[in-house]
Amino acid sequence: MKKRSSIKDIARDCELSVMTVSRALRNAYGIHPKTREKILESAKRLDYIPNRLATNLVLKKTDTVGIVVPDIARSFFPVLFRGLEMVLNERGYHLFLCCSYDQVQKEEEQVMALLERRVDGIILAPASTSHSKKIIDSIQNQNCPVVLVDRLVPGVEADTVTATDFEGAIEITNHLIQQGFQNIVHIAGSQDIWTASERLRGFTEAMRAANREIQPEQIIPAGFTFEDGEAAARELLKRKNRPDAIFCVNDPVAIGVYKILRENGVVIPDDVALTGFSAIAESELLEVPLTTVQQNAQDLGAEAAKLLLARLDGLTSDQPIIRQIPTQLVVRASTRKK
Amino acid sequence: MKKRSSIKDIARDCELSVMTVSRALRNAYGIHPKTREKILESAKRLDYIPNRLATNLVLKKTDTVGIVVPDIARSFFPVLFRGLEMVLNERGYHLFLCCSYDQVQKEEEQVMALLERRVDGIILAPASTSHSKKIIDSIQNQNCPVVLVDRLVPGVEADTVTATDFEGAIEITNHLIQQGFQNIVHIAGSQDIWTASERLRGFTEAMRAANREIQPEQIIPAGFTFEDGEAAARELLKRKNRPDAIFCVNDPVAIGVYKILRENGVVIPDDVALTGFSAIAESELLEVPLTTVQQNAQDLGAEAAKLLLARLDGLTSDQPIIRQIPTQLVVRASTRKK
DNA sequence: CTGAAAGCGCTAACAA
DNA sequence: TTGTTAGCGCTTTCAG
Repeated sequence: MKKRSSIKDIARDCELSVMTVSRALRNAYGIHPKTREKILESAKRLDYIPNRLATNLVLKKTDTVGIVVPDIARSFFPVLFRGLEMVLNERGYHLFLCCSYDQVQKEEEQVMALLERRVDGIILAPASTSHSKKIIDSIQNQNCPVVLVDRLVPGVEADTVTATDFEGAIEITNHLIQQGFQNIVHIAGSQDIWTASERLRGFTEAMRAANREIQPEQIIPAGFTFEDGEAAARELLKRKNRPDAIFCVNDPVAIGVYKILRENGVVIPDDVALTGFSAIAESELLEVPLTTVQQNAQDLGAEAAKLLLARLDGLTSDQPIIRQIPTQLVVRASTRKK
Repeated sequence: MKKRSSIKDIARDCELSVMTVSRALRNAYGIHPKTREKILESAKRLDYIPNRLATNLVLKKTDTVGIVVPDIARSFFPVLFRGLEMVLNERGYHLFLCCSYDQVQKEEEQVMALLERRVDGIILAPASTSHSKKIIDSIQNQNCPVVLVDRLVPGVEADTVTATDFEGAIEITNHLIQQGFQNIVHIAGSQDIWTASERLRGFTEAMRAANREIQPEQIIPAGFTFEDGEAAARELLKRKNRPDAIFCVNDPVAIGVYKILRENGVVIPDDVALTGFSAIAESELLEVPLTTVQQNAQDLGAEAAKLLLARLDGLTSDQPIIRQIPTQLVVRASTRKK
């Protein structure tokens, strides 16, 4: 089992100093073409691959960025990651991908690991509105640039890219109101997650603006998954006073609701209208395609990456930059009024 | 802008040697409890975060694994990644995620970057059956453990985890034959990708075993995407002699076909039966749910991670280990014979 | 229980 | 154009 060769081995092989080899390999100025050629040949022959750990240690720069998301297997995050990856890789960065699985403690562990590995920057979709601030503070405390994506954390001074969740929720609620639905219910996500609380806020605001009073039972707390949607729908079916429209916090929840309602003979949209939020591919393929709000996950990622690059290049002022990626209402059959 | 503090700063702060601090921080033996306490307090006060670049350089171990997949935003790969992540992170590894976007050259660049960063191992879903061998050779040449996942590369001696694509394709083809379909067509993926060529091989083998001759026009070359499916369906619609069953290389292609056929008034399964392969969530939600072959992407990932861990722990012999994760035929309405 | 010296593989700064 | 010295932040080895 042969050892990996280092710059030193090449130096010995070529009877040159380590420094000359180092320069030649980085093709810096002031190397005789003949010498360079000899060195390159030797490097190839010895299967030399530079050790970036050493370089990074000296240069205090790793060309590495850490990404922390709740769960890469959750719709939306893979596409967001691709947006990040394309922009950052183009500029020579490589990415650590970490998942927090919605746990603040796990999030902190992952961030610590990134900091220990001296990433040049971190892009974070925070696990919690109320508890992630501490973690972000400790990143900034290490002078490590950080940009938040998808979810904002109040009180944190960091570049942030979100979708227009609030406005999107207003728009979709208004759509239901304009369609003439009377008893609109919102199946809400965890209020400790920015996107979910914004969507609820949008719902509330749109209802208020239309002089619709909201009864407590019109807001149903749930989670973000298909299964959460199923559970909420079962709960709804037990009610005597059923809504005529349901606005779900996201598409997976809406699809869970869809499935249970149809299994129980409820006709969409005739008996009840249904919407999701965030336009995953499935929602278009349902027998009754789902009205939803489209967010461009890839743009979100690309924009976050660009903000981070600007920081890394030292182009931006100290002021944090907040960007919003516009959402778009997509009306489909699930909210068609008879 | 304060500098990050190092072990040296703590040593100075505590009036101790660097060595003592290093030991205390790793809570090694032979440190006076009082001393340790003082050091820990100082570390906290100075916001010390160890520099793993330095540690890794000395120890020649980074607790880091590189993952290379064609495209993380492609159905299946996010779940596979989660399988990898859960197993590896549990054991203290952190992951680089790289995408090759099906380009061998890009794949090579990504692998080189991983090697330079001295990852402890690489898990790779190779971009090409014919061209990825060279890259894998260069990984192994650096004594870096590598395990292939999802796609096998003939002639490469490396641990490999795949799904039973060949057997699955036989099974689904047999299902179509048993249902009594006469003119079965296969929409095939790129033959330079292992999974696609295995599925075609399974199709061919099942037909051969049933004494069905295959005409050239029964195999339609295509890609892996929804759009490829749409294009193939348009081509099919032009034919005078239409098939009564279509086996698509994967679910996205099948859904593309589904959409175009329905838009053109073709009834599934009455006019033509349709199958996919690999069971993405959408396929179940279609108005006519899709018959397909289920693969457990998370298991694939977990198994690959375990093989890599075994190598890292030096538990396995030199013999490469090949594992197959069983697939499962899922019969739904899209292949129901009238 | 604590410390000094050497070195991991590389580069910056200065000399020759 | 090339080489020497020093050092990045840590750990191993050997002394005290």
